Amino acid sequence: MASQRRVGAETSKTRDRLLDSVERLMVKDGYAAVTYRAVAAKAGVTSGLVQYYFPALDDIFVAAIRRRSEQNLARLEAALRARPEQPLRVLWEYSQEESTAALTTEFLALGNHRKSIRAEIAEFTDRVRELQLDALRSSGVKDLPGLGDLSIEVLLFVLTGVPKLLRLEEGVGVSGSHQATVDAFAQLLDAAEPTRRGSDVAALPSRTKSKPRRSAPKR
Amino acid sequence: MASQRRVGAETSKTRDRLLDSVERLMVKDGYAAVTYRAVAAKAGVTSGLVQYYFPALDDIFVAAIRRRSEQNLARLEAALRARPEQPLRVLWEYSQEESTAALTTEFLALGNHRKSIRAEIAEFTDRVRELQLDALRSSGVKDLPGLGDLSIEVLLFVLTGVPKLLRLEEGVGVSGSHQATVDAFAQLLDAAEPTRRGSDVAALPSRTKSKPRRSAPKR
DNA sequence: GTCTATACGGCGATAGAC
DNA sequence: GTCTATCGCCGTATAGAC
Repeated sequence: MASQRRVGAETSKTRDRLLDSVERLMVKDGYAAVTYRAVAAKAGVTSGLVQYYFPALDDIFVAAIRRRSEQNLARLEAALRARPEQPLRVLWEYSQEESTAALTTEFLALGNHRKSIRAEIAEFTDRVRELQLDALRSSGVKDLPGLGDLSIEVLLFVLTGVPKLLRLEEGVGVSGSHQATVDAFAQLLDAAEPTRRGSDVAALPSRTKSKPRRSAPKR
Repeated sequence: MASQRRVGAETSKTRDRLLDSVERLMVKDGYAAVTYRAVAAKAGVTSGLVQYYFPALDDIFVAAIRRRSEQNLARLEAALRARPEQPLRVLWEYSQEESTAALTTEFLALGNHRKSIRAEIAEFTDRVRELQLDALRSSGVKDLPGLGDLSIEVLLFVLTGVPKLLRLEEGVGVSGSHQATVDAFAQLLDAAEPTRRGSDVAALPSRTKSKPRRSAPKR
């Protein structure tokens, strides 16, 4: 099935530089722009060398998503450790950043039909979800006041899902109802986990930035 | 820029059959599997003929998303008209079906880097959102009891966003917290818009099907 | 208006030379 | 570790037949 060719070591510095090029290509032009020749050109090597480290294109994507996933997981753990008194806010912000990279959408799309990438995403997502669930449970959070009587599990899904969806839609130019949604969750978070300076911490940093509205526009 | 070649009529039956093949290819193997040669083979014609109707690959995707979007919009309008007393339930179910096709994820991914497809998605999504917003407003719905004090706009975003996210994650094999989330929303909908037979109407029809639980598992 | 035949350069992937 | 040569498939363009 798979060929028996020699493969470059995972510790190689060249390999790491190649993965940097891969990420930049994916963010800028999508995963379809990741070709051996393009990666090679961007990193200043020949395409044969890229194939030495990644025998098939799938190997490039799996390596890229794994590296990025581990970074994300470490970032989440650090944030939870640094602000144990604000788990809800940490999860909200993490979910924004996680999907901001634009890489996430690309990986999602890739995972839709490539088994090897599906497996990576599934494993990482479930691990993150468990970690988040543990954080909420051990922090003693019972619910998000104002969001209703949702269980911790459902609260987590909504709290991390909403920012992901906002990013996904932004990626394709959809912005309807976004500002109202961001404002609403900022208010909920302010009420649940007060900060000195109010809602600005939870505001979306990018496109959705406009003069804040407190509620839906009057049509 | 674009070539001056002649292009087949949009009313052609052949064109429609080609788009059917395109959809089947996208669902089964992803948009990357949509090649002139593959579409032609599936429809039993020559690849030159596919090019006659769709001079560039982008034209295939734009035509496919437009056709599907119009069908979705019509389906939403019909459902809202048929069950004006249950707008929340209609929107929940519609959002499940809309993204079920697996086509949606493919289009999302395509839209991330192709301008022409971005435009199609953005326009259609905003139109659907406005239609849904109008439906909620004119139905007199003020909120979803149990979900808290969200404005209509935010309620809509969550109510339609959650099932979309569930489908997206299913597509890559993630299922953590899904059943609990489905159950929770089923309960909310039951309370807001009672039916004769309870929550089964809102249950996810596919993979997430398992013995129903009323709340999160005890770990 | 429909459809076919053919050609070109770029691609992923393989095998193997330096 | 690195690079070349090669193969078959790809999007696209063109010229022309019914």
